[in-house]
Amino acid sequence: MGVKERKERDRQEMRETILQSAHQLFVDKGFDDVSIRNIAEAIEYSPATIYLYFKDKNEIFYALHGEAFKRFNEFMGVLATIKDPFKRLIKMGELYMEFTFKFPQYYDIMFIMQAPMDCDKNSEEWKEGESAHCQLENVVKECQGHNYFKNKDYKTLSFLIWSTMHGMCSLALRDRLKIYEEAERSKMIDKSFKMFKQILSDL
Amino acid sequence: MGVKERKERDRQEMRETILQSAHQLFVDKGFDDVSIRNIAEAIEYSPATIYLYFKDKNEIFYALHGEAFKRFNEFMGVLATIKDPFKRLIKMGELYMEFTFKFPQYYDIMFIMQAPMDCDKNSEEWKEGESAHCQLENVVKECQGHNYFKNKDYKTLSFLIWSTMHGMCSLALRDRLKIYEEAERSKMIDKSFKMFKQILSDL
DNA sequence: TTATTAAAATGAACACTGTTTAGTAAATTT
DNA sequence: AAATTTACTAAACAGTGTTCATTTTAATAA
Repeated sequence: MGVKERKERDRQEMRETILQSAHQLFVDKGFDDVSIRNIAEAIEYSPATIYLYFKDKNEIFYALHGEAFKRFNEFMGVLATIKDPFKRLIKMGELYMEFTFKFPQYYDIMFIMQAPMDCDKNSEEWKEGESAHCQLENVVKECQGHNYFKNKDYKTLSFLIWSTMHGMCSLALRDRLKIYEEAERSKMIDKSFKMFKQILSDL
Repeated sequence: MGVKERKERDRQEMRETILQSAHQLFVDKGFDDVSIRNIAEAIEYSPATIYLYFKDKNEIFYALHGEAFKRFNEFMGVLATIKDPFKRLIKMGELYMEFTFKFPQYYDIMFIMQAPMDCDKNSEEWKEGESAHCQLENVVKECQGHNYFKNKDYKTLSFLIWSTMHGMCSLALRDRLKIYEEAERSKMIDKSFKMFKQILSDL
């Protein structure tokens, strides 16, 4: 009588297969440049089949959104080894940048792309995103226990830090640094991050 | 014998007509949600006609990109009345935010949208963009004459300031503040901008 | 004024897109 | 073996950016 169970497993397996193919394609080409037909071709099913497992392209977006955050959190795993909270915060910024330029398509889906962000706050995907943000707030709060960021609201400061990092990364990713000469352009991010570190340490 | 001249004028006029219709549509619906056919319908010409005046949709993007920066610079016009450079810098930030949320489609095209940014650096459009950035660097430099930002490279700091503003604005615009409760969400931008002002003044 | 030439505008098509639906084939239950 | 449920797909719909052969319009020459 395990038929229903097996069917359910098959269903999840199919969902996984679709997601894996979609994932690979998206990482290679970006969300907008991958069509349902592309995914269908990759898994050797008809396009209509995709719609038996996902409501629409946006639902695939959500799934990959969660996947991206999962990888992001894994990427941040190294932080656990750093005791000093301020050093950990700085390393966090460095990893943030590294992740951005290593996996631009992830970053895009996580923070830049327009998409109906009205997704379920109890979903697995959402929790991965929340966890990432929580880690930032926690490390900032922890810094305050080490005499950093005196008289600053940790939530507000966390958002400000995130904004700064996101600002630098997204401007670079979206090619808005062409106002700078080729030579200084490549150093701009490094220099401003260095200055940012300085500012934070003096805060 | 002014036939050629008139024809050239007609040509420019038609370009303007197309651009004006495109502009209105883009402001209302955003770049991606406006099709060549929409524009064609608005000006009561066939879609193919658009292509006699613009190479492709991207060329229209460039034109609007320039237009957006022009309006941005106009919007920043008030700054001229502010003598104190630091106050001017702060006002600049306030106006930046106001512009962002008043004209989200402009902001999108200026700083967020993916597009081949390999446009002509001598074009009118580009100069408008450069002028905006130049104004920021100038005001930061001027601040240094008033004992602000000691021992800081003004170019790097300018980029850092821009990044912070862009980070806050673009995260808000792209609905990435849903991690915060409804109540605090609306205040988040204000609070973090306030903190940012504080940090800058202590720099 | 008419015929010729040049310019401007377009209808129709191409190759795509996301998505829906009606109908087929296969697996499961009766 | 027949009936029913499930899984899948071909074909279509309405849209996209873009191109091109053809027609309409305007300017020039006879």
